[in-house]
Amino acid sequence: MSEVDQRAPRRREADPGWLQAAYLTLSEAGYRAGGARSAVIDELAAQDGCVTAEELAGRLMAKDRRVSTASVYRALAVLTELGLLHKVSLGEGRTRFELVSAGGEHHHHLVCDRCGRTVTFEDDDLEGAIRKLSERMPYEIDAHEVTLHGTCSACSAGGVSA
Amino acid sequence: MSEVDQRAPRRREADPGWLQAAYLTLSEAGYRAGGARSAVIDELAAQDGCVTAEELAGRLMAKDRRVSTASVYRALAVLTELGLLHKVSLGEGRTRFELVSAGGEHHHHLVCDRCGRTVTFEDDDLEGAIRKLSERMPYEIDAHEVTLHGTCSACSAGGVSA
DNA sequence: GTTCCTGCAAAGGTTTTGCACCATA
DNA sequence: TATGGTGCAAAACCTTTGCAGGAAC
Repeated sequence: MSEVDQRAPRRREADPGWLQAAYLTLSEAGYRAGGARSAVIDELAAQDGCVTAEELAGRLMAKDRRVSTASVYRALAVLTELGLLHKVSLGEGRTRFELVSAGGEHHHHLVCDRCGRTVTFEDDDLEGAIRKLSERMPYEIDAHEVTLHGTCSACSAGGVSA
Repeated sequence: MSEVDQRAPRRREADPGWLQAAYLTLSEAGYRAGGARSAVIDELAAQDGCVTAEELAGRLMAKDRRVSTASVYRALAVLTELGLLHKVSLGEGRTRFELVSAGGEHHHHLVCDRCGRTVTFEDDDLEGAIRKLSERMPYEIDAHEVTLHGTCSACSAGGVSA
């Protein structure tokens, strides 16, 4: 199909800092860097990180670096547990994973509900509002996620109803 | 298991306005009010609406008002399509549905990543930031979703690691 | 009476798990 | 070499769909 992987234009083509942090954190936690796990880490670092397990496996296969689905999920689970990845739910029925960069900066998502195209954005006012809000909450907040839903310009122009 | 349905204390015990709007909208759109669909609508109106299909079916079964899973999903799909419900993704691997109240006010979610307990909140500054932001976006924004992740006081006190 | 709704069962898609084999440290 | 990682296949989930019978209008 033609609608796979309509990611936004990449803001961060690669994140070598994350890559090194990932390997370091992993070994410090007593994990080994097996072939499948390393392949997943390398591929994640080479992308903006907002991918599904299936996309990741597909990209690796395209590079002749075949990794089983199970290993992709296992690698993603370990990285998430170590705080190197963050799960993102965009309401597509599957989970996306994105890099947690050392700097703490992050982005949010704008999804076209008609075609699924996704764009990322950042906004200081939004972050400020969330920061103030978090202080008043009864939970210790350590992450947040904002998703805007709408219709992209292509779909608006096309006029296809829903 | 004991960890099912740890919803937050309900802010809105019931929403008769939504109930009536639902039946009206449904009939205006040419839908009939069959037994299963009515049961789902009644149950949704009696709750805060932030439920999964499975929870809904379970609550109905507990009331001796058994509705098949397929019918629950079908009812939820129709109501969502008519704008009476809104899908919510809290990263649990399944979809939650919540009422879209006529007044247009809405809330967001605060999830405890350890136990799954969820609290809802509202914040004007947050809404303002999102409104301004939406105007600058390349998509026509018609909905948004904010999820805060953290650790609730019970889990913090318990000290159970992850 | 016609059309739509419902339940059952089967299928579809994503994610997890068991187990034997292989690679890393 | 010992332990942990990997692949395959099967299972577990959530959700959707086909179809025959029943209910609403």
